Amino acid sequence: MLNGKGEQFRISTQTSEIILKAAAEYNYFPNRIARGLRLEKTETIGLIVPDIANQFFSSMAKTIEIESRKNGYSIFLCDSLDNISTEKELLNLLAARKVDGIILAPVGTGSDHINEFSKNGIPVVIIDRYLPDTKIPYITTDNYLGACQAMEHILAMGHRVVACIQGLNGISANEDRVRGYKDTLNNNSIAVDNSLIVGDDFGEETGYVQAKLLMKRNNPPTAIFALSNLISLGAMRAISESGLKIPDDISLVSFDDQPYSALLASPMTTVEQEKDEIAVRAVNILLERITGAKDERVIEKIMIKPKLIIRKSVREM
Amino acid sequence: MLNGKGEQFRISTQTSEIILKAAAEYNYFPNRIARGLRLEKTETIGLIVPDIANQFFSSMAKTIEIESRKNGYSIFLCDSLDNISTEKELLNLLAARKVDGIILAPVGTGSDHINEFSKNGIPVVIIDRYLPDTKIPYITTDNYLGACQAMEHILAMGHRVVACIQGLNGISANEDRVRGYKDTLNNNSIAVDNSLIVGDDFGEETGYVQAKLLMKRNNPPTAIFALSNLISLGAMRAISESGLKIPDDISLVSFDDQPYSALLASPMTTVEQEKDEIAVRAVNILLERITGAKDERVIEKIMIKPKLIIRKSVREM
DNA sequence: TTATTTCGCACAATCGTTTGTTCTATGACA
DNA sequence: TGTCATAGAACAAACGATTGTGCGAAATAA
Repeated sequence: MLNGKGEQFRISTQTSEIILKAAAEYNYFPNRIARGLRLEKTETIGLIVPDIANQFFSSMAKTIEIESRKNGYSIFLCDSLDNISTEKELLNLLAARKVDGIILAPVGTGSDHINEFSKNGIPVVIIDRYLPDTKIPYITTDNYLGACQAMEHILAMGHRVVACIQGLNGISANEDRVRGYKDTLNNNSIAVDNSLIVGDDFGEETGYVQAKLLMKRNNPPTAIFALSNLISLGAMRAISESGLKIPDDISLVSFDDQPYSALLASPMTTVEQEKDEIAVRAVNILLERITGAKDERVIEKIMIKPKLIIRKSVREM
Repeated sequence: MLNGKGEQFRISTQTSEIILKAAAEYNYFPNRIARGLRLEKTETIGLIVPDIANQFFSSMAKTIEIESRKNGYSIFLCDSLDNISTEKELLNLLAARKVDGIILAPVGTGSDHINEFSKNGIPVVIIDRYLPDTKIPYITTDNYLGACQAMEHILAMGHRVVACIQGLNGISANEDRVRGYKDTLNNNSIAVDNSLIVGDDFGEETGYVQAKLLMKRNNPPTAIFALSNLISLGAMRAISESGLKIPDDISLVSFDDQPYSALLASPMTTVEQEKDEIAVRAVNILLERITGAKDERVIEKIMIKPKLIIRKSVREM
């Protein structure tokens, strides 16, 4: 096998040149599997997202992949299908593959399996959502603030009956947004009507079904606050099917700005999340933990401010 | 290390039970790195796409990941950034990581580096585009047919000056679509005006810039055929900025149906590609090559029929 | 009871790289 | 000229799983 190693730590002036030439000539690349076995590090990061087909996650995946590659790491992509037992399997799979670290957008509300997992020594960084009682660093949008911004706008436009179609109950991103929704109503002296808070996951179907139900109410809301891009997509479909127009008949504000948001039938007012910043910082925090560059007792808990993009999907009452 | 292997080929009735219990108890998972080194297979597939943030590719990535995982394979996700030298690097990286196979949505027009690469024994399957003079299997949409369907519709609606904003020149997907555009014009006795064929990549910016230029022409087109979802997004932005309406002022048809296509200001008529089918079959063809289940002299060259979804973005003239 | 067969386990080699140790040869200094 | 220091190269061990080989014990048959 010759000694293609000489290149690095014992530079023998002549030999190294010969070696380098030969290496180039035969297109030699070190076997990273063997390297991984010997070094007990694979320069590999596992990425688990609930739905890679969702633009929100695929945008972040892109940035994460690029930022990781810059640092010599490759990405194992895993889609948990928004299914908690799949997520558990994937964590074990990634552990068996000896990834150096994991970036996880967790699925469910329970954090036990993640806490348990993080004890095995593989660093984990959580994005998008956070787990309240863990020592796992996270980086998310300040969802509470985002919801407040959106609701302040809706109320400032004169709406008084505002529904909220929420995502998966119990997870931080959802709870913080709902809390922002409620607090803003209260701060504006509007009683919270819990029957106007509907929905139970972030998918398109939830938006569709719940919007239909909302519109059938005796006292339908004049505005809907959709807590994800897919929910608003479903709500738009329902509204469109009912022959109603946004914002003339009903107003809509969505979480997550999208490339097409400005180009919809009614350009959508959205809460934009800093996806790139979340992604880049998640990678960097993880790399710090992997390399041990930072005191691991410091648990980063970062919330990035979102930005309300006001377009034309909210009617002035 | 005990012998956790007994489980498989020499079942010692008592011992195996003990082992299995112990394995479960200590939460033992075989080290896949060591396994990979010994077996010279990693149960790993490399996936290279030009832009994972593009819904078209992220949808396929999702299906590819799920289908691969079903078969015990994990996915190395790589984004080539639509950059050919990045693509070359990624191929070498994946080779060094000893992936068992690669699914590649190639970037450029040249196929030399891919031909060269495929000689090293790692099976490659190409999606979305194909390389004319190679022995590499591919599976794509029948882009020619899709373009013909779209153009037939546009012409049937009475348009006579139809522009085409194309993507990356030279690659099969683009050339086939342009050929469909031209042939359909010819078949309908309309002379092809080459100055109406503009653009040079699949990005949003191309759509924006070229649509602006097209609208400034002395004899502007009454319809635009956009050869990708991003191009149509850019074109919509340009049209919207110009204060024009689709389809009243200008008609637009796009390749690639999107979740939001029906919900746009003007519900978009699109050519829908069977992304899931392409993804599933790509995985299966690759797995057949990896396992040697199929005669490798058979080079699959598969074109999936697209479907024209007629909505309301084309005006009847 | 002895011989033979078979079953099951222990042991060793292997994959390709890294890294620590040993060995040889060269050059310098006394 | 002899000794020592050191550079450079050869060698060996290790990472953890797989897999072939060899050996011991048990079981069956003579």
